[in-house]
Amino acid sequence: MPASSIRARVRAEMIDEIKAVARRHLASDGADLSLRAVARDMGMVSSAIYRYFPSRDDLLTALIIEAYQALGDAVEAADAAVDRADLRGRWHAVCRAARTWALAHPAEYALLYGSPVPGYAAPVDTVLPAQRPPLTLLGILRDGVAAGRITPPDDDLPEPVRADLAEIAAGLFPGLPEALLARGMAGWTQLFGLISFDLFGRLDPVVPHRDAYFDHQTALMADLVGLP
Amino acid sequence: MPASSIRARVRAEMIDEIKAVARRHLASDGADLSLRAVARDMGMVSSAIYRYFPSRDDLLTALIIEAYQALGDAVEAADAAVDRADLRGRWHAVCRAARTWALAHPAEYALLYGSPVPGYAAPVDTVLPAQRPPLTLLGILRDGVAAGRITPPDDDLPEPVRADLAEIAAGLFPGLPEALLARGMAGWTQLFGLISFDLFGRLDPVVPHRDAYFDHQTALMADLVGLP
DNA sequence: CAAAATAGAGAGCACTGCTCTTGACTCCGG
DNA sequence: CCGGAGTCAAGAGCAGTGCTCTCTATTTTG
Repeated sequence: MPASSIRARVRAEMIDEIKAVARRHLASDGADLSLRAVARDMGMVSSAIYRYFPSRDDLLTALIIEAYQALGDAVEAADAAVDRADLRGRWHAVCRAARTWALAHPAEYALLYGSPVPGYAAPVDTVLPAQRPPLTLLGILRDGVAAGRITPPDDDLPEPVRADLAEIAAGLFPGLPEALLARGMAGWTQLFGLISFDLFGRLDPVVPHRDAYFDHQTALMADLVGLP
Repeated sequence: MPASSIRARVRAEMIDEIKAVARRHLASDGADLSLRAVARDMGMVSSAIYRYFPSRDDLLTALIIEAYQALGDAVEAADAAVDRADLRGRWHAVCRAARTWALAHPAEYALLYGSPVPGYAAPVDTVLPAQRPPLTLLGILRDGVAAGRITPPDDDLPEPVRADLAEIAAGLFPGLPEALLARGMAGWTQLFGLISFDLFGRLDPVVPHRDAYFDHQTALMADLVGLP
């Protein structure tokens, strides 16, 4: 077995190195990752890469999953670092962590939340990691309701919307009122609109003080969801 | 002059046809537009295209500008079709028009609001057309304040944010209070987060009733900006 | 009517993802 | 311990890409 596992170990290291090099290329050259360039950087010929990843899309998928995990880690760590009772502080911490990670890894962020690559369909493996960030953000609301520190709004929801949200709540946030979930999703949506606008240069000409603007915008949504 | 203008006319028609074919390719094949494919569809050789567009990026820029104009037209028409005093009706009309246009032209929407193409920087010509949609949406707030039908919130803004917003208001929305502008931009941001999530498949598994969800989400932001 | 400008074709360069074959190396069971 | 099996990297090659350059018609213009 040790003989076999030394091969397996080398192979695993190889895969890790390919991913690392690919991530570096992603960061410097943008989203159009070139397999051949990665191979060149590793002193291999391009066809050798196919021993480890059956196609370029599979490499991209691996990078996407790792990026989701990295973002999820960053967001959850930020949340965990704040006193559980300080709901507003947690909200801001999560939002800021997401933006900070995005600014530090723009190409990977674009991979996750930018326009989908034409021929590429995200495989199922990405679904769970993709849920971690919103789970963390909306988990704050769940905690707030459970602690009686958020009074759920009494928005009247159209029946189909209420049903959809009830389904989501049942699966992911048991006990979270539908109307509050709706507001939370508005905050979640606005957060990624904000980050995208920021990252994709849409605020460049008009908003010089990006950090303060971001905080104020997320504070508006914190108000909307009723954080004390 | 007529002799010269017949050539100019043919040339203009040629440019239009190239753009039309390119738009068709964009719609069917996604964002990775191939010059050679466009040339093939027109019965030309690829190098002939370069008589009309100096590079692929210039073709893309032309398409982007036209797309902004089309979105701007759709949004402004939707706004104009509603009674000026019906602020909330106008808000919903504008939001729906933006989403409807995006759903009808997903590839062009991705070109405008998706991740930026790596080597490509949007030229200045795109700035003005790009401003039309947010101008329309936030114009509703300006009208509401002017008519005394919106009472501006008294959020306290950090000084740098207030200054940035004052600058924007001075240039584009004279008389619009900074705090209200901030909330309006939150609505604008959330709108495009919503559309992006919808279009890029992020809501696929969780929200079956997309239309109703969209209306409710934009209604939340209408509340936030204080529409009666 | 000749000169100048323009349109299109064709070849070619450097690049891409991907496949297939070929030769070398490592591992494992008899 | 040694021979078959599995694994790995290399190289050639295919079809595609954006783009440039040259050459030949055609049209416009002085």
